[in-house]
Amino acid sequence: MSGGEFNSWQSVQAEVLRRINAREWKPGDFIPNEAELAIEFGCARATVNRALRALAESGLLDRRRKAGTRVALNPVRKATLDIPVIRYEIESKGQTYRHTVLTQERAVPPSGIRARMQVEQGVKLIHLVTLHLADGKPYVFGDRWINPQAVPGIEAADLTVKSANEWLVANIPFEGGDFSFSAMTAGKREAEILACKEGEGLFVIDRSTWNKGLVITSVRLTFAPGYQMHTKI
Amino acid sequence: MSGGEFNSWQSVQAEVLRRINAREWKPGDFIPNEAELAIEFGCARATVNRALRALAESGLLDRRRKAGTRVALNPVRKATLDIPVIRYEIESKGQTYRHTVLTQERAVPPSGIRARMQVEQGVKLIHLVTLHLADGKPYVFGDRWINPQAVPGIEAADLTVKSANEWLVANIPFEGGDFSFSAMTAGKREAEILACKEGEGLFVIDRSTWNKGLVITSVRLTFAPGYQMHTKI
DNA sequence: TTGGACTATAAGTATATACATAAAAACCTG
DNA sequence: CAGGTTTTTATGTATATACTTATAGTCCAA
Repeated sequence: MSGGEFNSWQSVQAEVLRRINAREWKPGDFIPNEAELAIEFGCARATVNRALRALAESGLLDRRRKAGTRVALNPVRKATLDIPVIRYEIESKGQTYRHTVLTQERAVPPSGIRARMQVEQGVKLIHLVTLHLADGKPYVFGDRWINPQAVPGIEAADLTVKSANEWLVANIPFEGGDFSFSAMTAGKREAEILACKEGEGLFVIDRSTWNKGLVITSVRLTFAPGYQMHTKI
Repeated sequence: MSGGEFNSWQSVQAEVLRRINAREWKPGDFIPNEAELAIEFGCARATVNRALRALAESGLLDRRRKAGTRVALNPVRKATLDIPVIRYEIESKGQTYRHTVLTQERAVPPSGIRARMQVEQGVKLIHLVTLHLADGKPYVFGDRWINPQAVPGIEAADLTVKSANEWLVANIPFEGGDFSFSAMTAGKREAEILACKEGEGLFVIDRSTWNKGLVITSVRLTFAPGYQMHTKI
């Protein structure tokens, strides 16, 4: 009965993975419970738990109390991607980073931004358009709205020295964020700012960040042609 | 010294998060070691370990043996995103899903694909162009190369019934994948297939999947205009 | 001053035990 | 038999203890 020596949670995990891949345990199948596996593997139940929990977190197993553990039916695998800080991203490629503030103003936001940031009608926000350059060439530009009520001290900060993003991550804690990734077609404005042709496809990230129920900032990053975002499973 | 009662790893995690957000522990700071925190929180070291490990996995803490635990300097937060199975994605929006195979052939891949899939020069792969439709309208098209050596049984499968992606996830286990996200400009071919205008910006996902060192498949998904991919932290 | 050997330390892990909790399954009861 | 209650059970978690491992720091010698 004893299937060998499994004395680390990684080895247990590897064996479970092997059985899933070898289709000994097929998608949808219930697998033996923790206690049984612990006996079979000759280790403590906590060790099995650690291995199975990790696999469940990565989406490969479904676990429910009392019901048991089954191999996930639709292997919706999860990829983790690092949210880039633009300066690091550029500098890690060995390029020099520079950024310029194109415009800075207090203004009433358009309704789309207002809805996303959950502010009252007529409230003025800080509106900031910045361009980030790699080796002097346009890399990405950011169209950002900041809620000054959620960000004490922003009025006094000089955002031409440190970019708004860096100032915010360094000074304002946040709980979470929404991201969306999409593509757009370069119009006249984008073509001018990014020094590309009108009509080119551009990669776009929209991000909102919040803390304590207040939306701190909402930004649209429009990247110059050729940008790629990578990740692995 | 005892800071209160923390008798679950979640409560410990919440307290640590609070201190980070309140800047009691600033980015770059070392925090007390597990043993000290366990005493302060009045719980076992394993409980502190569980809480800190989870925070480290989400990128908020940096931990190294012997060195200790510090608040991450650049809060490169990690977002997890679900890799969509197109049919589910479409059906979960209440739309009807359909897909058609535009072309299917055995062919020698172009050098870019050959390099990415690590196959010898001159080897023929399966090349498959498919269109996925939501409510009858073009949603995304896939230009896919499959290495038949890595996929026993693919020759016999009828990929017009089940899409290649679904056939693969159902039949071939995989260890990992590379993803990249980018934007492109619709050319004549894309405009025709996706029924959009030439020159529109399109969202693109390139994905390779491998198992046991063999690249199974490499696919480029080109989405119709308007597609967005969402995620949260 | 450098470079290798040693040591101390903090995280990492394994284990037995105990109890908590969610929820499926069995058991009522009208 | 429907609907609610109890029991059972698999996962989830906490804890004390012990040992492992990576590595920052220290020490020492060439």
